[in-house]
Amino acid sequence: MKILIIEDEIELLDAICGYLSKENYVCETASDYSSAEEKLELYHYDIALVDITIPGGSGLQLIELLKNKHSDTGILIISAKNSLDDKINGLEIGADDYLTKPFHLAELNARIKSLLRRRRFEGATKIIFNEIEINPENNQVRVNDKTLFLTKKEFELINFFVANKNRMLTKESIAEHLWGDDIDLADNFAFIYTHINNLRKKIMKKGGKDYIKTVYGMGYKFSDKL
Amino acid sequence: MKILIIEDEIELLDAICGYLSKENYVCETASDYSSAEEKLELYHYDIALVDITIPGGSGLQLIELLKNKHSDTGILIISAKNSLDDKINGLEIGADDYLTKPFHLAELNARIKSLLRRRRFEGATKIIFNEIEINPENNQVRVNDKTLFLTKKEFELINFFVANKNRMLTKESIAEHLWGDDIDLADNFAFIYTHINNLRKKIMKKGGKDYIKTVYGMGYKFSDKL
DNA sequence: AGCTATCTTTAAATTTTCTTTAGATTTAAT
DNA sequence: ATTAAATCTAAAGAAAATTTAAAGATAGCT
Repeated sequence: MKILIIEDEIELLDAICGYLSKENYVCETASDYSSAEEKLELYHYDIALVDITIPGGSGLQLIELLKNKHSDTGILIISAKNSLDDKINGLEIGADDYLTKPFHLAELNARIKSLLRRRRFEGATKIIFNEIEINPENNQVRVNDKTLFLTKKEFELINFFVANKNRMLTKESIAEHLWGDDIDLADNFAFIYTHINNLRKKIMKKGGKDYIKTVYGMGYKFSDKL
Repeated sequence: MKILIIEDEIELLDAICGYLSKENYVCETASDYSSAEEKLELYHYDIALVDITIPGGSGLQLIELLKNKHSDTGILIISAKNSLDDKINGLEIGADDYLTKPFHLAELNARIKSLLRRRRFEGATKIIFNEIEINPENNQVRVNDKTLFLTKKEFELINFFVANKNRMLTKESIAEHLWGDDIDLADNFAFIYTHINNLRKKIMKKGGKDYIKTVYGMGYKFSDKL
């Protein structure tokens, strides 16, 4: 599950991102209007967390954009203003839910889950990539209908890959996603090699193809092409 | 058993909550329409105690919501009005029972018990999962026809597991179900470990298989597969 | 009050996962 | 073809999560 967090208070942004990453969501962030717009134009997200008041524009415009171009992305508004006007305005414009600051991260999580639950009844519940099937609800991955027993890191890894399929991911971005940005990126890619290796072995053991393509000198790409 | 109490008179709310907590129900409260709606949307309750007259909306709307989204939640109406009209209206809309203020807490308790009893007879009386047989009516669990003497928490645990069989349950959701959402989730999973351990021991002592599968780093799954 | 059940806390043992290490292999550049 | 750097791989060591048993606290009952 990919989530874009649009929020200008960096501390809050980091707190949300950290929490949701631990909950096994793939998070990306934007702290101003133009970078948020850019990301929304370029990529697809399952959920967008939108702070209404961000520098460079209004979150409401971003919601408009989402409604037009990515109607399947769930929208959750975050706002310091809890006036009725804003609430109505936010929901009228097409957001799916509304949360006023300050809030508990656990509540945010509950709302995301509830939103995903609602969405799932409409759309597909599972993420399917050829013979690989990911069920984010119960953290299960199946290959050719055989269950894969993955560790947490392996599960995060395959999620990150599938969420970014056909895109090259640098080792840096993988490391940042799995361990946060406080990790020593110097030359310690050994653990990535190891986890990739283990994941590949587990997938192939169940008869899956090796979709994890190595891009020499750069990173990896999860793809069925080429 | 989780109960949501929807009532705007804070004194009464506290009294009910205190009383029912002592009776070993897990209680949560809401004192206005929107917070009640929010909780009903986000969480699941076994019983909802609904005061018809609450600020911000009508209890009748909440009952409508419950009927649509959580048809298995028992509904008990509380109301100051004891006019025949209200009574008929409340029961017609789908509530299970009706109580007029003022009432004795003991009577409320009796009605809750009676409601739970009735609900159980409507559905399947016994829940059977392989050699495990749960009889919710008298809180009895049998394994291979041998009675298991479970404590309250153990009983709730196995019920929660069987109700969600083959699904992964996070430690967080288990904690929330057994202790309510005000529990300190920080690092106090010790009591879950202990209860799981005790339950496993009791089941296996009677010759039952260990259906409680641990999903390392995430939670548990009650399943006979794999 | 004192007894008994149950629940919670604690701490050590065990298991699983993560990280590190080092040698083998592959790749890209000369 | 040779070389250096990057990646793969397996295995060992370290860290983290879970299990387990037992002691301490709490609540209900007589």
